[in-house]
This record gives sequence, structure tokens and C-alpha cells, in this order.
Amino acid sequence: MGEPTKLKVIAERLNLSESTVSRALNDYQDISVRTKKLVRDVAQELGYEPNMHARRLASGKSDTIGYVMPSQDGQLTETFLGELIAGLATALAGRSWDLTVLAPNNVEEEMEIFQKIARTRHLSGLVISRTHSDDPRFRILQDLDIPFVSHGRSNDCADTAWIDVDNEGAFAEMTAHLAGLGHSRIAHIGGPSLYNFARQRAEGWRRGLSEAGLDFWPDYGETTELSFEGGRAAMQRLLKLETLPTAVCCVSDVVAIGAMQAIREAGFHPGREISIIGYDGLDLGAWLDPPLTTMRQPLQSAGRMLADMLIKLVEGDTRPCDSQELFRASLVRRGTANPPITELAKEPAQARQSKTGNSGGVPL
Amino acid sequence: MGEPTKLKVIAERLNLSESTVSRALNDYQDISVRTKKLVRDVAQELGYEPNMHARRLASGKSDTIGYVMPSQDGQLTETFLGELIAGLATALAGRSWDLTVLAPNNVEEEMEIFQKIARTRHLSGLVISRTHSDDPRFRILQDLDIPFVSHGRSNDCADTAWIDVDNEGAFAEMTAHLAGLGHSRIAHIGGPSLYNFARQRAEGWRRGLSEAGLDFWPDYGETTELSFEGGRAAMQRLLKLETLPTAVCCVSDVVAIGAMQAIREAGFHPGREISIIGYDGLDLGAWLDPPLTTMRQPLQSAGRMLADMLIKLVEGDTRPCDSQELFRASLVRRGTANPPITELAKEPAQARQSKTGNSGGVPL
DNA sequence: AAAACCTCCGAAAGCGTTTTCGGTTGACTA
DNA sequence: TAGTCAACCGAAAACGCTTTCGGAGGTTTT
Repeated sequence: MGEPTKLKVIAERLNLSESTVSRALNDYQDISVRTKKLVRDVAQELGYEPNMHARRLASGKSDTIGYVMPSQDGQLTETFLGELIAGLATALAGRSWDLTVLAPNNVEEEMEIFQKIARTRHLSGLVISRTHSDDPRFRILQDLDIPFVSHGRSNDCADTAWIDVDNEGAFAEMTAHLAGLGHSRIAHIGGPSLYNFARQRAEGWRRGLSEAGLDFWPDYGETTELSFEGGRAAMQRLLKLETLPTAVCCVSDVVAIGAMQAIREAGFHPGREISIIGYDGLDLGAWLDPPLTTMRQPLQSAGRMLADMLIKLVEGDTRPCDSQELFRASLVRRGTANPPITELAKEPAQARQSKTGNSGGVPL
Repeated sequence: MGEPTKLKVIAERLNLSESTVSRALNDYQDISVRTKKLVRDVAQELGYEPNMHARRLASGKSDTIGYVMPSQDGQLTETFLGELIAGLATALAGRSWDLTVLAPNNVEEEMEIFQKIARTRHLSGLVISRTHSDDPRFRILQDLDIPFVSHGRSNDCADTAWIDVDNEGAFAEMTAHLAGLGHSRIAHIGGPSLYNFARQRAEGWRRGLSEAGLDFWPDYGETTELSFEGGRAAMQRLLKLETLPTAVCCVSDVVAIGAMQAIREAGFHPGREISIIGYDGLDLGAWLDPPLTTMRQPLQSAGRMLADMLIKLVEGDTRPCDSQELFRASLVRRGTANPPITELAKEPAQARQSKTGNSGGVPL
């Protein structure tokens, strides 16, 4: 209660100057260990807490980083936002840094925020997420000289700091897994190529096909919105093809769940006639009736690592291009990825294999 | 780039004193409109942004509020955390306040944070969520004289600020809906009574029963953890009763989904032999095979309102007891709440109605 | 024994605002 | 015409801390 204790009272109590007390508390080398201990004890006893604003004003540092929330478009983000923010906040709290959350409503607001930070420097660094394939923010932040790390890469991220999962590798692995089960007609439902991860995942699928010695059939490459409805619609389009795929790699769990719905609506069973693999590793996938096979990315630690990197960057301990970390995703085997059944049952199957196909022949 | 413009340069440019410029910018009454305009124009032209830290140090205000993340126990929170934080952040950004996120790892850390805020006042107010039935934080924050609003009530919240949904009303309505469909054996799977909302929802169920003229049967009141597994286990216990319920109100969507799983495992069909209603209005409920009937609470606006309230509180424009807002949840009719079928099929049914029951007889 | 060198601390100048308190104008009353 | 009262603005003291600079004392070198 009452007045918060400031440097002055500690100084008076010990017959020292404020500056000595300050330096003692900040562990300067020109203060004797004896004095340091004295000061610290008294500070402890009095419950001293430095005044953030005074400290920041005087030092010119802010000890605060900002997290830029992705603009509210899809709802895919919301699932991991909590975890990510929690990771950031805890990592920072341990070092007595603060996290402030920015929520621009659109790109213009985001730019204004950047400009303001560049001028006032009231945030020492930024974490951005939901990176686009060709994300203008990378250049802008570099030009404004604002330290930042991104959760996800962009095209020219060679000399910026980022952490990401190996999306391409994950989808190559996913495809390989399917191929290993015996599938040869493997489709892909991807997200808007605006997002970098969507491009990478599609690329991984293609690489997986070729590594498995399978032909790439353009019709099997669908693109859709990152939502249940998007997945459903894309799967419906896939189901209209003359030669149906026996397995589908989906850009996200939510999309995969939409695809499952479409499969059911067509009279098939996900995981039987058509296998499905999602991506994200959401818990809810396990609650579905055939539980969704998926790939899980490490998220719990991402927040921590982002914070660590950014702090190092801000304090000049490292260069951006040395702060790049690629995680691997791991396969979560559940119920929707199984060997293909030899003969397709049900009614839409009469169209199957009746035509020779337009592009490279799809074997079997 | 370069030096950020400060008050001094504006002052020199206009041959005014810094203090006049400051007051002009802050719309003091003792500055002529002419001068104000002059000052503002130059400030605009020079892209002036006040230095937060200096301003806060001088004024003693922080214009920053903190959101205390619920300690990481259940994962239920994560779904709405994003929305809530986004709501808070946008509401604050419009008034040029900042949001900082605190993530204490345990209760002790939470207390330390409170103590620190009380001393340094570097946050002007707090938003807390996940309130307990008898939440000690209410008293502590009051004693420390830290303005706060809670998302959810507690036992003694008569003179604190909060916003909440009418949990009791929602579950009474839910029960009434089920009764209206013809159900008379309506069970409830509740959450840990530690949480206030869990208590309120159980209470609403009881009220709904009595208002519908139905007897309350203690065996039908289950309690479990707020998770898929919790819901599954609780439903399994319910399925062991001699007289099975024909409908179940679940404390959350996730719990309801677990219950659906248990129902299926017992050879029944959710929404046929046993109806299920969840709570939260999660999108994913709509993706299940019989889509989950549920109740949706307004969340998008909650963040905004919390921020508004807290700012008013901090600025002394209102008293805590005048800042209380109760929302209503609304029924989302999907596929799992249907009229009861007259005769129960399947095997566990042979035990049904063979015993007279211990408490008030369950009719039919 | 003088010179050079540490070790440790105090003085003081900021950091960029806000805010109180007078003081200077000119207009308006009496 | 003196006195009153607005309307406006400047001076200056905070706000609580950091950080540079220099100096007093003691210790080691030459």
C-alpha cells in the first residue's frame, strides 16, 4: 500500500546515492559485491519494484514486444492462437519483458502500427504470423528497421528471422505414407496460394508423388478456402472426376473434416474407399467417428522460441539470418488412412476407369 | 527515420513553449482554438507521436490494461481465447490504449503479478477470466485496489464489475426445450463445481426440471472434467444406470462430444435413443455426423465490452457495481435433440424400468 | 618515492512529457 | 480611468530512473 518505494528511499536508508543504488541493482561491474548485497537486501525488504516507465524513458529501451494478430479472416488461427500467445507470454515473463497484443483490423491499420512503432520505438520488436507467400511486411519491417521474427516463412526470408515447420517435408512424408499403404491415386486439397504454407504443402505433395514414382495428375490438385465448407466443396469437385482418387492429402484438419463430410454424403466412408489425411494435429480430429489421421506440428514450444529469438535479436546478440529454425511435423496415425480397397463399391463407381484419362496415365 | 520528433521541435517551429504545445495537443481549455489548430497541423506534418514512456511517467497513468490468461489446465479455453483477446485488443486500439497479456504459470505467480501491479501501477486495470465459484482473486484485487472486470461471476461479485452469460437461464431453457420435445428423463453432465459457470449450469438444469414439472433424480446429475474423455466417462456412468435417461444436457460442447462417443460405443445413436445438447456453440459441433445441438453465447462482443467497462472504471466514470452485464445464450438447433423414441432398442435396455428407483419416481 | 593504476562511489545531466502556478495582455465593468 | 476579469500562454518543477564522467582513496608498479 501507500507510496511505492523508489530508489531514493533505498539510497537514503543506506547512505548511498541513487545512482549507486541503481547500478547495484542492475549489476554494474563498478559496484562492490558488498554494496550490491546490501542494496539488494534492502530492496527486497522494502519490496522495491522499479517504475517501468521511468526506467524505459531513461534507458530508451522498452523491454516489450508486440504480437501482431492475424487479421480476422479464417477461423483456423483461433485454435492455436491461445497456445502461441501463452508461449510468448510465459517466455517473456521469465525475463521480465512484456507482451502487448496488436489487433489491426486491416492492412492499412497494420501499416500505421508499423509506422508508429518505427517512430516512437515503444515496442522493441514484433512477432508476426500467418505469413503470405510474398509478404510485403518483410520488406517494410526491414526498411523501418524494426526487429521481428515471423511464424512462417515468405519468399524472401533469407536474411530475416523466422521459425517454421517443414511444410513441404510434411506433405511429402504424408504422401509417401499413403503411397506406402498402396495408394497410387493420391489427391490434394490445398489452401489459397496467397499463404506461403499452402504453397509449400502443395509442393510437398507433388514431391511426394514423384518420389514415390507416381504420376502427377493436375485434376487431383484442388485449391480451396481454409474452412469446413471449403474442404467439402473441394472434395465434391474431386468426387466428380471420372477416375476417383483413393486418398486425399488435406491442407488442414478443418478442411479434411469438410472433405470427410463430402465423402459421406457421396455414400462412401472416409478411410475405406477414400483415405484422408489432415494437418495440424487438432484434438478434435480424434473425436470424429473415424478419427482423423493427421500431422502434428510442435506449437507449444513455438511461442517460447519466437520470444527467445526476438529478444536476442533486439539485444543485438545475433543476426536475423542466424535466427532461423525449421521444425518437423510428425504423423499421427488414427483412422482415416488405410490401404486402398481393391474394388470400389457403391454407385458413383461405374464411371471409374472407363476412360483412358487426359494426362499422364494413372496406373491401376 | 532519423530522430523522432518531440514536443521541443514543434515548440521551436511555432515559437511556443513546450508546455503550450503539450496542452494544445491534449485539448486543454486554456489554449486558444487558433493555437490548437496551428499546433495540430505542425504535429501532423511532422508525424509527431508522443513518447509513451515519458507521457506515462509524467502523468502517472499507464493507459494499459492486462489480460490474465487462465492457467493452463483444460484446453477448453483455447477455443475462445483468440476471439476474446482480439476483441479486447481492437476495442483498446481504438482508444489508443494498450493490451498486455499476462500468463502466470500457477497461482503463486498470479499473486506476485497482482502485488507487482499494486506497487508499480504499470497496468491500470485487469481483465480476469475463468472465474471460480469462490474466487479469491476478487477480494485480493479489491484489497489491492486494482480496477478489474471479470469474464464470469463469482459468489461475492455484488460490488465488482463483470460480464457473464446467464448460465442458469441457458440450462433452464435447454432443459425446457428437451421437456418440450417430450423428454422426461433428462440427465446432466456438469463440470467441476470449482468453476462458477459449472455450478450455475447445474442449477439451471435443476430449475428447468422443476419448471417442467419433472422430478429431480440425483443419479442423473453427473460431474466430470471439461474434456472429451471426461464427457465420455460420465456418459458411460450414466449408461450403467438401471433407468437410462433419454436426454442429456452437457456443460460444454467438448463434453457433449465425448458423451456422444460413449453413446455410440454402447450401441446407441446420439439424437435417437438419447438426445444430447451441448453448450458453447463451437463450429466444430456442426461438423459431427449428427451435428450437435448446442447453445451459443455471444463472444465476439464480450471482449469489446470488457475493455469498455474497464476503461470507464479506470477513469472513474463509473462504479464497479454499475458495470455488470448479463448476456443470454441462444439455442442452436442441429441434429442431436429430438423427441424421445417410444421404445428403447438394443441390449442394455433390459434393465430399464425394472426397479422403482430410490428417489422421486421417474415417470414413464 | 613518484607514477600509474584499480576499485568504488557521487554528482549531475538527461529521458520527453505533464501540470501547476503565475503573469501578461486586452476587453469589460463601474 | 481605475479596477476586474477573462483568455492565453511561459516558466519551471516534477515523474523515477539510467548513464557518463570524474574523483577520492588505496594498491600496485617502476
